[in-house]
Amino acid sequence: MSKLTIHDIAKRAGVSTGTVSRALNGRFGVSEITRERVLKVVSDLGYVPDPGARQLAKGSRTVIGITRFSETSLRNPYYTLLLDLIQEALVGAGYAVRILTNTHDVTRPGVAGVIVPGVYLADARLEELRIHNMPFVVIGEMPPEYTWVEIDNRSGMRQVIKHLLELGHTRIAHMTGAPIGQTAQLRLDTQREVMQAANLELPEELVLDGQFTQLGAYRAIQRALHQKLEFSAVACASDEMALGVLAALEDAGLHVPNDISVTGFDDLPLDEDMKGVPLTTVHQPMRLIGHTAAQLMLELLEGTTPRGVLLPVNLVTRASTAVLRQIQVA
Amino acid sequence: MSKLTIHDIAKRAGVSTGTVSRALNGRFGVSEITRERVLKVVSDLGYVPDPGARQLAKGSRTVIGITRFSETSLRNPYYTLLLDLIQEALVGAGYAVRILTNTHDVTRPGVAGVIVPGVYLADARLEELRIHNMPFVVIGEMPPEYTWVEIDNRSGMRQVIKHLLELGHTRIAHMTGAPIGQTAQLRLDTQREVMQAANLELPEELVLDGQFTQLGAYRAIQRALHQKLEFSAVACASDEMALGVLAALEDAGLHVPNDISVTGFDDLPLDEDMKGVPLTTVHQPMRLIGHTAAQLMLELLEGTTPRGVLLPVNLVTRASTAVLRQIQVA
DNA sequence: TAGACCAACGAAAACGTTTACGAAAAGCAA
DNA sequence: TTGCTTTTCGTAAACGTTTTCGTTGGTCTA
Repeated sequence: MSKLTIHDIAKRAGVSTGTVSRALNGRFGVSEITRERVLKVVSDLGYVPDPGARQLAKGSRTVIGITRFSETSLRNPYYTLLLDLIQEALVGAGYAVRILTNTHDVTRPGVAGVIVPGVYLADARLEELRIHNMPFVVIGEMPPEYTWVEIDNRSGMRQVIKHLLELGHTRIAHMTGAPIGQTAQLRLDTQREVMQAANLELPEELVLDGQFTQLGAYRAIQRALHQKLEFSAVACASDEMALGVLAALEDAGLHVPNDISVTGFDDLPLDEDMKGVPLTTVHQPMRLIGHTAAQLMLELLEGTTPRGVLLPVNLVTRASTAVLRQIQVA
Repeated sequence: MSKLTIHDIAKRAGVSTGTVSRALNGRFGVSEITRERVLKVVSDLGYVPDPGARQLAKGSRTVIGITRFSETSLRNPYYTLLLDLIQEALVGAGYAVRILTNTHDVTRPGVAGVIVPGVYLADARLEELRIHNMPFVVIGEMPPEYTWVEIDNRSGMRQVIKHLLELGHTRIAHMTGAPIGQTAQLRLDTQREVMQAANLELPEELVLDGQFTQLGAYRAIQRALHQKLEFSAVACASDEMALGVLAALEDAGLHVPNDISVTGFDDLPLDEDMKGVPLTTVHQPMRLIGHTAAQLMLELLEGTTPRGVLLPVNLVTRASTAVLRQIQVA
């Protein structure tokens, strides 16, 4: 069995290769009925177009950049996982991918578009991309007038806090990082709002700076315990920080969830041997985020108008949260 | 100026396109003299072959996998940076790259070879690759009979310890991670050897387990200080752990390098705003490592016999190490 | 010196798509 | 029906390499 080509599909579907190509790429000039017939054959035979040939025929090959401008991004597993997944989607669609490590890279020959995980996104970067007239899609921020994909932070954090409130917690610390970005701000604000709606408040001293790292969160908890702050739960703006919190509480002789409940955000994968207390957290559809970003990039290259996509998110309840005990230890 | 093609080179060099191709790919059938002439023209004009066309002409496209089997690898900046660089080299050479996230992935159609950063490499993985008869190159381990690239760990650590000895330090802690791999073991052993050669010893309690993470190292130092262990310097087996050490010492009110000297290993890039005390560390030629791995992979695909490459490494002296003060604080 | 061999090179046919271009078919107004 | 526009589709020419297959000219052997 030699390689399946577009000619095989064409013959089998009783059309020409041109038509198959148009059907596959969603181009105009093919009736809905034949398009479906062609796609049926394609999926039946499991045909997948050859990326090399595609690139070649498309003329100057389109390489899509993914940014890793910040060195800090090397240390952020969320960011790294996302990059891997975006790449998976892009390569699967027959595009070449290049990881951009400085702003200057965007002007490299062949780079047709850039995907920017917005985690460390300064506005200046966007501006630079704009003046280079380079199409880009942002992940994790929602810059108006541009193309972006983001998860529903409000919904996610709302589910977390409601869950903790239902368990009886009233003093809930919030672990975040400074300088606080749009995403982190949303998560913090949402906690405030939900608590206020329940006639509770989030005292300023319970907003902790964990720098979005395990170590940062660990130190923040140590400081908080040292200051004898009172809280029975910690809502973290990322899983990484939650891991740091878990470690700090363990070192302080506190039991999770009996003494203190902890929640994460992201639901990142962990190796078996790294798992301590299973984390109650907000599950992000990482693969979907990556693929959506890739999809939006392709749309943008087609010349469609920019749009934003908000993805849903859901709470996963595990063993790190429990009903508030009346006798408080912290 | 339209795109520079192989035809332009051929015309300019007064040969045929076939000859140019042969010259570029190191194939037989072209004399040394014309090869050089062609390559001269190539570099003069700055010609770079089109990856798409290359893939297409080569027939079934070859995709090379890079493993990220371990979730922990998402959290290791050394590993992540390496992946980016290998990719850079591979894509530049016209190969498609796919990130493999589980062992099963190696059997995916199209995967012609696998590059395995050995950081978390269990022997079982290698065995699996071997039985699949899949060519692979390992980075950071030196499995005999296979193809690998590794840096000279002995030389690196020797330079570190000699530097610390010259500064007058005699009680030098070693920060490593458990379970200890080949690379980490080499670094630890070398410290022992160099110290023994100077009639000093490395007490067992000064071998600290920092799990190769910032947080792990931070906790290890806290424990060590709590146990009132005496040491005037800490030699870390990675920059990440050195960062954790720096943080822990700072939190304990100790000054680096006045009170305690700290060294790293890797020389990873840091964002400006993350920089605390500039780290004395062993510089690894990351880009060279990545490119060498890619090169070895290509050789392997050509069918040459496996070989290992050991890359040199050098100490970079910065502000985190200083002469031992007579009045010891720790 | 003839014959055989071999190295060096050129010509041209792939490789699997996309896309201009044009032809046919279909829709529509009169 | 006729003529015109629009949609749908087939044909074939790119895209930039690699590689097979000849041809040429030189070197070696006898």
